[in-house]
Amino acid sequence: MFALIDCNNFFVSCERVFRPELENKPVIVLSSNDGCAISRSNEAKLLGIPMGAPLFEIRHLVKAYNAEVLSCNFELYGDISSRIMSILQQQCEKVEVYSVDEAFLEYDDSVDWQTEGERLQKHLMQCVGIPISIGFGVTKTLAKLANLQAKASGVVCYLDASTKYHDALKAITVNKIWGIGAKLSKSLRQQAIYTAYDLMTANAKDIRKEYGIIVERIVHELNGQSCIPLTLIQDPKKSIQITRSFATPVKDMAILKQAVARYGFRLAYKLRENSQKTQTLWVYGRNTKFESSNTVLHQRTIILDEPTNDTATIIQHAQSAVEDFFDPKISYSKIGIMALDLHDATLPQQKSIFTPKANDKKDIDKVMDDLNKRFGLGTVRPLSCGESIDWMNKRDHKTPAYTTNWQNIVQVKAK
DNA sequence: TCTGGGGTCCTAGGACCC
DNA sequence: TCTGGGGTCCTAGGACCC
Repeated sequence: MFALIDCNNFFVSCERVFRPELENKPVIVLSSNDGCAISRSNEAKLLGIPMGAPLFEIRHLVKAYNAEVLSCNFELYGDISSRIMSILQQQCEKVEVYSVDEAFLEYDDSVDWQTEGERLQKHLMQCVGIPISIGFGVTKTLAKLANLQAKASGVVCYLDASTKYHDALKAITVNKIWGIGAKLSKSLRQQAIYTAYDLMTANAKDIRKEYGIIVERIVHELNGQSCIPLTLIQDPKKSIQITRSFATPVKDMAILKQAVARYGFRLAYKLRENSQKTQTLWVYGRNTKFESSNTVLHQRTIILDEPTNDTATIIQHAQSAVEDFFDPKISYSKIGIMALDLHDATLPQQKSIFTPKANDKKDIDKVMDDLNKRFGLGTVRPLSCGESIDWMNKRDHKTPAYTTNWQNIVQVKAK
């Protein structure tokens, strides 16, 4: 038996932990650059603010109902998330961290799901103050659907393929199923498959022929036959990217180079964090995708002689890629850098015979990482990253990093 | 005026091998 | 008119997830 734990309105709930006065108020958290609503309190959902709505389209609602608008604070959400996951790992032997706000747990069939679910809800609320929904099911896919019901009803739910639950499955539209997105649900509807029950009772072989192995697996999962096991050990990442939109489009190469240096700096740090090195860099810049005519994507792929996670090397390659593709006629609204072809940095590495002997500066990154871990990322950084960050992101409503920065720590006064 | 960021997996087709 | 059989690896693109 699987359980899916999902934090309710996660980013908003994180903010509410430190701002209890936001309870019962409409609250939204915005994406980077204060662009779109990416987390909404129940009150905000009731106002009709859709997921991903651009702020400028919902301003009238925000104003009319005095909704609280917050910039995203991933430092905070990441920290709360890791607290939640480690608490879950104390409570259950088999935990798969599925996303920042979701985890799958695996249980013995003998466990009383209702008691266990309520216990976990209470425990997490007490430890971190985050409300969660829990769905149990005999497969991951069913646990996901049970979670959907749990969120709607406010109680812990359970699903399996027995007739007892057929009515519940008939009430779930096919697009709500984990792995069935917009395209597939449209296509399935054309085949008269409208609900989870319809897909469950469809012929798996025909589905395989028409839609491939992913949808076939979903059919089996809906029938209670587990095809997607719990992954206890996360595979190493296959790609890492850092990409941002600009607050206002950029036509200045110097600024683009500074931006890509920052992203390269963060990228190299992430690689070292994961004990990985990259041998292929992909650097791109593009104009806005909202002017349908003339969308431009400039890109360069750089294959390195040998894998690296060296900050200076990555920044140099990223900047020369930008110099190379830069076109002064283009207003760049977004640039990014991606590391592909990742290698395990702890393994011995084949050196290239064409690369000159590496100069002995490997300690610089280590010293920089140590300082940045202690005092915050960016405390020590390459000069190419620049000093001012004014031009980069709009974050007009940012909340403090309550749990990860000593300057922002919450003070409690006892009378 | 303004529209997020970071990932994964599968498939088809091409190029190549013996 | 007809042109083998069995593989691997790589890439681009599509679809999905949070």
